[in-house]
This record gives sequence, structure tokens and C-alpha cells, in this order.
Amino acid sequence: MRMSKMLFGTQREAPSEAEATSHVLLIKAGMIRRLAAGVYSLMPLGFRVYKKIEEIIRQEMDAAGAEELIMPAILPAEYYKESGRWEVFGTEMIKFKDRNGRDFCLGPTHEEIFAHVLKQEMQSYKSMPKTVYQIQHKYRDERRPRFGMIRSREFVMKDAYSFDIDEAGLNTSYNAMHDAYCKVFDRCGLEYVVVHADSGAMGGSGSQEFMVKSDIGDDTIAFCSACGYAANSEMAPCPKPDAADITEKQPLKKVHTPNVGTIEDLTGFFDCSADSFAKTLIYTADEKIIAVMVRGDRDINETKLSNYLGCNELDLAGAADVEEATGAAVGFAGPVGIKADRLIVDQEVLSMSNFLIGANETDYHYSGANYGRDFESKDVADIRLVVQGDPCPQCGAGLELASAIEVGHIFKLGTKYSVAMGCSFLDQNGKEKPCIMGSYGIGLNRTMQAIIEHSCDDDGIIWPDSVAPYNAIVIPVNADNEEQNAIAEQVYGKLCAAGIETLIDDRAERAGVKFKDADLIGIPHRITVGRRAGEGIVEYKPRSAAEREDLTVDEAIEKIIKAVKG
RNA sequence: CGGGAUGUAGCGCAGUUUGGUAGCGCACUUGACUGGGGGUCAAGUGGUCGCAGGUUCAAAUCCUGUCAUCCCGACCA
Repeated sequence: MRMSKMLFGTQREAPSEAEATSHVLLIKAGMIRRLAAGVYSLMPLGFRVYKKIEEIIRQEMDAAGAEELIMPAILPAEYYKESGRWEVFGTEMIKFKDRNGRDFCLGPTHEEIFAHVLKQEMQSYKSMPKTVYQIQHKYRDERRPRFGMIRSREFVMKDAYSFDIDEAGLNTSYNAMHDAYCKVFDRCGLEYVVVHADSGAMGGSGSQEFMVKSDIGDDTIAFCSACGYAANSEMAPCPKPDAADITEKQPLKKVHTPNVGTIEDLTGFFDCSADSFAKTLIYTADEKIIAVMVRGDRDINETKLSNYLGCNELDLAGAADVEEATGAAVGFAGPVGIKADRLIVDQEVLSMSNFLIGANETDYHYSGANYGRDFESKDVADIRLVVQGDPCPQCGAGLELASAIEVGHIFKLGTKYSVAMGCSFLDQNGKEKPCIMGSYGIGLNRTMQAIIEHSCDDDGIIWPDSVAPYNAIVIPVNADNEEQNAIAEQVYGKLCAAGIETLIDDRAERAGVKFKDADLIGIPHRITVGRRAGEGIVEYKPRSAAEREDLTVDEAIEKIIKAVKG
């Protein structure tokens, strides 16, 4: 491609709309343009990268035995109403009515639709198992779109769905997708971690996420450098501590604590650390009032809590509910005499002794509290969030925490959607059974941006060869020098003929501008045709390294072909 | 959805406090010089100051409303 003809424009200044490095670079390099919050156009260069990623995914899906098809993005509401997700997605789903008043949505994910469409095709165990996929635009009206394409409202997802006759089959299909995902992300040059994940609203028996460590990630992962254990922090179990060894139980004593409602106030008031308290938070879970206790310096893990409760909706209660449950102002909740439907106590509280709790009375706390004597609950569970240094559940070494971008997620769904949609088959005995489903997603735009997070420098993007918009760029240094131009054209022609996707910077720009642009857009291999062009010598430089070599034209071309084609 | 901030030329910003002819840098156009890391000089193009009301002789500036965008917290590819 001739850069003089290309729809292409780099910006010298970082746009004010972007904060994250990868987002800034995509815009400066002219690869994406924002149309609305979380809605982006892929410009020609960016679209080429996107297509490379798409093709890698397609190849690996096909190799794993999945078949590609395409479903509509405009979907009738009834299927989501059947599964209950019309309400679960709520305002995140982009909904509209057609001219006859029938409800539709733009597809946020397609479990229901695949289950519905496939049930017509999969009436017998003989036609199974099957894994199908599509690469398609998805629509989610996110509360808060973020960091460009990391969380956008329209994005492309590769979503695959497997249909098996039993759990063993699901495991096989699931593992095939797992392995294919590893190949996809390896080929994209991504450093990723596969973590245990929560199945959440998707339902099902297990799932794993493919995570790329990054400060702009929305997730936190917990991992162990010693044994390789890795989990989404919301899934990482906390160790069960030894029961309290209480040599001397202090009496439960009410203490006047005027206006001391927060943990911070309390540590100041009592002059002790936050782990001497057990705090009680009030939640509403599916209309029920739930009191939850954890040590004062811990955070409640709402995923664990909601899984333990088996509830659909879980929210911190409002001030009115808190006051009704405790009979006191917010900040003085405690387990003794609390009016809640359930009291959930984090297991760690059982290892505490003579601690402080709220008294359910405005401006009062109790000191000297002990579990078993002062309060009890049948709901003792692991419901706190892991922290840095907690012991690894596998080997006991200290866990580390890091934020990460979720680029892929695989689920063992089980029968949730097949039952809801009546997607069943007849087994060998002529008995009707629901298909055992799995679902598997990759965010393409997000993957594209995640690659940049780990592959850039002060000058711009450094694309790996596998996804680069072009593999090579030829730069004639002096636009007025006929000899340089002629040789540059020669090199360009030869590279193209060798099947290397090549740019030639034939713009009437100064050399500095061309170098800056080439670096910014991250072309992996550069050939500079300059002073020594007359001797047949050009300069070769890979984007990823500082080294420059003077080579003959053929040597340079050879080098690039070898790097690109292996 | 709660908290914070910002909307002025394609991009980055000043001007708003104290109302009085719309500014700067980059980019873009033309010409000249230049030619290995965003070069220099000269001459230009481009904006109903987010939008709608209001106050005023006069509004980018003051008031009210509204929309949009970004950042921090609860969800997801």
C-alpha cells in the first residue's frame, strides 16, 4: 500500500478523551475513532489488525472442530424472556419495539438463540456432539464504557456454543476450546493467565477466564508464583483459620461511642487496629434482609456471598433498611439482637476473641465480644475477599494480586439454557434429555487493545508480526531523490511479490516525519533507503529492537521474509 | 447509578474570576528554502464558543435548564 494514497492520519498530541496508554496510541496512530461513548470506528489500519485477529481465531476454531455460522444481531425478546435474562440484563440490553409493538433487542450474547436454533437440528444423539461459533457484533449498554475498546457498548465477540450428550462430552468440548484459546492468544503474542472464574449470571458448573495483566483491567486476579495457581480474586478461597484460642474471655461490655460509626473512627477511638473489630453489613438479597459479618479490615466478597445465598440480586441495603434491622443509625450494626432474615458470619470471625462489634444502638458498641457466647449463626462461611499474601489454596505460599483484562471466558453451562429453550435430544434408549451446553467467548476489540498494553514504547505501538496491519514499511529518506525513490519502489515491489504485506512511505514528507509515523503505527520491519542506496545498500531495523543493519537489498528482503514467514 | 471534572477551529489548549470586535500551538492550503528522527520563513483557510432559554445597550464570560464526554466506585468479552 502506498501511504500517499492511504486513508491515514496520525496525531501528534494525545487526545483528551483517552487516558490508557493503549487507547491513546490507537487514536494517535489513527487506528480507531470515537463516535460516541463506547462506540468506535475501526479505521483502515486498525481494521487490518482486527481482521488478522479474527482470522487467527477462525483458524483455531476450525482446527478445534467448531463450525462457523452467523446469527442475527436483531433478536426477538421472547427467547430472553423464557430464560429470564430479559430482566437480568435489564437496561444493559439495548431494547426496542418494532412497528407492531413487538419487543426486540440487539444481541448481548446468544446462548438462548443458539439453544433455540440448534434444537431443531439436534434431535438425536447421533448428530452430537456439536460446537458452533460466530464472530459477530454484540451490544451492551454499559453503565460505564471505559478505556476505548476495553469496555465498549458495541464490540465484536467470537462466541461459540457446544452441545453434548453428557458431562464427559462437555468436558471434552470444553477442553478443546480451552486449548484453542491458548493457541489463539499465543499467536496474538499475548501474555495471559488462565484463571478459575465465577459462572455468575451465566449459570453452570465451572468456568475459566483468560486474563491479561494490566493496570487498566477491570478484574483482579489472585495468583501464586510458587505453584501456578490462579483465580479471579472473587473466586479465590480464603483459608479456614484455627478456632480462637481464648485463654480469658472478657465480659461483653457496652461502650458509649458517640458519632463513631466507621472503622476508621473506631480505630481512633479505641486506639487499636481494624482487625480488633468485626463489622456487620446489611444487604438485601432477593428482598430478604441479610446481615453479614467480617473482620474490620476485610472486604466482603459479594460473589462468594451471592453464591452462598444462591440469590439473584444482592445489594448493600439502603439507610432505611439498615435502621430498621438494627434499630440504630448506620454505623452501629452488630450481630447481637439484629433483626435480619439471616446472619452470615465469615469463618475468620470464629478465630477472633474479645473483639468489638456494633451494639445495634446509636452511639454504642460492645467490647469483649466472643463468637458462641454472645452470638451464633448456622451460616458460617468463607465470604471475604482475598488479600495480597493470603496463603495459596494449593500450596500455601503467599498469593499475589494483580488487575487484569478479561479477553476470553469459557463456561460449562450445563442444562440451564437447553432446559429453558427446550433444546433436547433422544438418547440411545429413546429417552429425551436436555443438551449439555458450554459457551465460549473472546472479545476481539479488547484483545486488539490488550496486545498494545504489553507491546509499546514511548514512540508508539509495537505489533507482533501475527497481527500487524502491515509487516514491513519501506522509507525513501529524501522524497526528491530519484535514485532513492526508484530503489525504494524496487524493494517494495519485491516484498509485495514475496507475499509480504508492505507499506511504502511515498509521501513528500521529511524523513523524521516518516520515521515517527512508522514507529507510532508499529510496523514490525522497516527498510530505510538512504545515503548508500546508490551502492545497493539499505538499512534494516526491526520495530522491537534498537539494532540497525546496513544490508544489500536482497539480504534485507530475505531477513524480513524469514521473520514473517518463519 | 452514586462521586469528581470538562465542553472554545480537525487535534491540544488560553480567554470565563472583573461582560465590550474570537486567540495561541499543531494540523491543513500556497510559495520559497531544506532533506536520516515531527525543519525554517512568508502568506492563507477554518469556529452560530455543546445546545436551549433568561439577564443586559452588549454574553464564550453572569443565571437556569439540558445534552455530551472523561475519570473514581458496584457488572461483563
